[in-house]
Amino acid sequence: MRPTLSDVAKMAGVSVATASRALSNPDLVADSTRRAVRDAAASCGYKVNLVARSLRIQRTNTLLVLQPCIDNAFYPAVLRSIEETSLAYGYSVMVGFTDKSEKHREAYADLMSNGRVDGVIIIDGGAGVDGITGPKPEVPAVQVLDLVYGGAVPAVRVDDQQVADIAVSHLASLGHRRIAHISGPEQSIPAMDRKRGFLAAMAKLGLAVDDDLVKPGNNQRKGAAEAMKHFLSLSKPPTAVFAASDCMGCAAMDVCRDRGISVPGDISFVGADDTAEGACAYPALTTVHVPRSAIGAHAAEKLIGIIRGQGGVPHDTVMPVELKLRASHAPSRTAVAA
Amino acid sequence: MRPTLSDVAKMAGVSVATASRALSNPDLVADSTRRAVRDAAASCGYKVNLVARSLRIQRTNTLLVLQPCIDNAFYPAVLRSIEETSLAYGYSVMVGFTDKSEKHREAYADLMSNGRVDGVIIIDGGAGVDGITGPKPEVPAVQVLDLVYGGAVPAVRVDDQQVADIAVSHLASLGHRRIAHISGPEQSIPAMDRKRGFLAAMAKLGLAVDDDLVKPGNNQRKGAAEAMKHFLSLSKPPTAVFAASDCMGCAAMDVCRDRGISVPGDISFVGADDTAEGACAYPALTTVHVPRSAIGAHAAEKLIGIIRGQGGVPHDTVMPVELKLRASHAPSRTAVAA
DNA sequence: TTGGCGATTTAAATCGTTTAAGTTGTGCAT
DNA sequence: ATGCACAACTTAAACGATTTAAATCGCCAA
Repeated sequence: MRPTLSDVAKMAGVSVATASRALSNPDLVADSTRRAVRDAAASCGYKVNLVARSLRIQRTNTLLVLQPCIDNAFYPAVLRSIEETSLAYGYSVMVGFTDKSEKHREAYADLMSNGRVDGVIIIDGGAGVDGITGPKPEVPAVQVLDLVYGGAVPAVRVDDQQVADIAVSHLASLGHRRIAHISGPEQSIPAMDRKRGFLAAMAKLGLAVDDDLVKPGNNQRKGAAEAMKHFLSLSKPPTAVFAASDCMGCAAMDVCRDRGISVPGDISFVGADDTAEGACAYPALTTVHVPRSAIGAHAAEKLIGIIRGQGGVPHDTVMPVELKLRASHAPSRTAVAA
Repeated sequence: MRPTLSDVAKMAGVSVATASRALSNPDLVADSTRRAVRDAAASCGYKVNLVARSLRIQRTNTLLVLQPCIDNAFYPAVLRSIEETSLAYGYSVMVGFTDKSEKHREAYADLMSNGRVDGVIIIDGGAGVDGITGPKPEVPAVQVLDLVYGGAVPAVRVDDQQVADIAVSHLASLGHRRIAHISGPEQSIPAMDRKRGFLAAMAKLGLAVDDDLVKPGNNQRKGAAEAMKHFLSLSKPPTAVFAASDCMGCAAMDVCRDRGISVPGDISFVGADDTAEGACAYPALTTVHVPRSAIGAHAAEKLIGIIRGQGGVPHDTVMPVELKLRASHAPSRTAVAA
């Protein structure tokens, strides 16, 4: 059997209370005692039992991260930085992927409400997290990017309308007037914000948007390819496309390549999110960078701040996004001609 | 305060022991009692405290997954299927990324040895996991793919020499005789096995391999690009390349594209792992598929089997790999000429 | 000598479960 | 009647830590 605190205490000839203090609150015991206890602990290889400690102090120092999946290129960087930040603050992280089944969600609901985690970070793509937390979560929570709870739960996010605005403005500044949009899933709040932002930006710039220029790609290569094919079948195809994600942007560019349409010679592309595939694509996809690492770090810090009851934690954190220029955009030919 | 079992017991007019049984061991109590307890629990919103339970039963139903990172396209699918399988067996999963710092490793060593997790799955790219577990881990462990402990710890893996053999044999069957290899990191056991496998396969087929045809790419785009440039600078460049990972294969193909060299017209490529980028690349990269999901699932099942002390858990599980034909290979021109 | 103060240490309660062992009550065979 | 088996429940002891409140000790002043 692994040694317990009481074993250590016995070895050191003190009470468990003193042993406990010697190890975790050293200033409260005399020098000689502290040394004796530490020696005893070391010599028998004592390790504190974290479960017992958690039960007593009513904290687990564990966070739960709920996200739809990890396969999507967007999530890994967020998770990574959550993990890194959490660890720096002394928290470990559990992960739950929620897109698979109702059963998954219930299981994680249990973890949350049954005291196994101190807080939860919800990056859940709207996949019915209500079942998990209810609008008023039972543990401290922070929602990230996909604000399924509106303003009810503290959030870390970006301004998705701004994402679209940046993309459209950039294309417009290159002279493009006929700009299409491949949008994300209907249920996704960010996707719909980007769509709204696209429409607003176009309107602001006085550019026409007919229905044929906005097609859903559902955040998947296939959907995006179909949308792109639709655009290319138009009598007056767009000269530029804003895709709501890099994944869709790449798939759309591939359609052009297959048809011998030059990017950016014949048509320009701007994606969003700035995931790896865009950087490796040919041509490299110009995109609107979403700071995934910083978002993860902020989310973790915010959650921990809330757990620790620190004041001054902002309720809503909006992270900056920025245009990342690469090779998939060029001035509009019609603009050059004009 | 959240209600405890003792509250429920009081409400139902029974002892805590009976309340406990009514909820988690229903056959041991009378129908009427069971109903009373359940009603009481429901009416006050009782949720079992998992930490207390864990302390008592000396199990946490939590697994720890240690992997270098999550950014690398290889890992997400493995983690995902570990999570899915674990959940199906009633376990939740904690993740630890170990490539960042010594501090991370120590923190996870604590989790393991301090009773917070029941077992650990080590997918750690050789990044000095010894510090974490020691050759004899303190908790049940399974190592995956990167067998840092040799045969000392149960493993789920693929035959990496076979991976290389499949790739080389395929290229050779297309008539290629001058085949180059872009290898992974020196410290990576799978990478070195693939390199060994490459050399063995070439030897077996009676094909010459001079030093100029094996260059390290370090599993990164940049390194692979450099290796490829080296190959192309040779007086007699290879007609085919086996890259130890899809990532490197794609980067190498990109070098060819930049130089106007046709793939697979002028040169064929085979990658390994079968990650998303290879499928999206142009041309789509032929590769040796490594069943990441199945590996994750097996690893989780094996670990859980060990934890539960089930007999008949195989010590070493070798998962099958297979060639995935796509568009980056073609018959060798010299072969066609011959 | 007595009292009091500070610095250490200890005993015991607590966290919320599970479970081994013991109690009670009922029916049935003897 | 007595004893036994069995079901249903209760009591009480874990699990392994932290922490409150009380005890001890040494030391010094009055």
